[in-house]
Amino acid sequence: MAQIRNTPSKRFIQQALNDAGRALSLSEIQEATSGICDRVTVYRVLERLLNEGEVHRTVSLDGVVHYAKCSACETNGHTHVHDHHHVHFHCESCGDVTCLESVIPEFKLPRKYELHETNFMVSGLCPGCR
Amino acid sequence: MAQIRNTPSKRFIQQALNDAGRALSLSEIQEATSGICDRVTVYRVLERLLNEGEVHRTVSLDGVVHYAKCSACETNGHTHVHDHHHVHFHCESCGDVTCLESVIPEFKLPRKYELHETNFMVSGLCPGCR
DNA sequence: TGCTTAATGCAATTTTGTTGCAAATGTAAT
DNA sequence: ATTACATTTGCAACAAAATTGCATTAAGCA
Repeated sequence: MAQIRNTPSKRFIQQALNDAGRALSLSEIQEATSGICDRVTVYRVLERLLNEGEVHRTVSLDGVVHYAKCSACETNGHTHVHDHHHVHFHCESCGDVTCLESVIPEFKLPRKYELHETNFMVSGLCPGCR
Repeated sequence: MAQIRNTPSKRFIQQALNDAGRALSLSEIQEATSGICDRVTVYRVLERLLNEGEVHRTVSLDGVVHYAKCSACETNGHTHVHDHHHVHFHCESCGDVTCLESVIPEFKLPRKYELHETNFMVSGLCPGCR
């Protein structure tokens, strides 16, 4: 099996996601890493982090992809696998995307649908902007 | 105020969305209209249809944008404005995205968040694929 | 300290989305 | 029907975003 390596680029990006405390858009990450590593590397690191379950991905209605390391991940290391069925909030004013860890929507799929992943994105105005 | 025109490109795209009975990805629409109209026109027609409330847009976790004319729209013409807070299902096997009109998730945003739009996308296996 | 293989950088390419403008065309009024 | 006019379209050019191949670098284990 493939081994997982701890490289500077990876550390840097993970750190950035930690520090942000919110979901970062791909372009924000690109910006943060400019001078640190190549644009292509960012794509590849993020893909790896996804596969390793270190971050999750969410997409806002305008099609912008965001990556986040949720607080739940942070506190719980790696042993406890958990889903990311929580709501993400996209502020139309400041553009920030935040994980609302505690907001888990309830719904019932029709019989015979098998659920794997969810992407719940709601947009509007965040507390700071209204 | 701007008048709304009924052009061949527009009719064709609306028809395609009707016939599909599911959400079509942008590239599917591009493909369907190849030979009919220009790539740029597709972008513009879809934007107009969005503004006119004829279709809605949803984004799957892989970042692919889909457009759909929901059954609710279809039956109810234009008078009844309704939101699209329903769930969309993205099948990981066949790739189809369908509107689950009747599945409206329940959730409560923390106080002070103001909700405008939603994009609820769940992925897994559809009845046909499992 | 080496060895193996994952990870990176760079360049090239592809895909996707946008803009400006002249020509075409839908629609309402005549 | 014909006209008038604003909307819509196509085309070309451009800009932005994502992907791929390959040679080089370096992480981590023995």
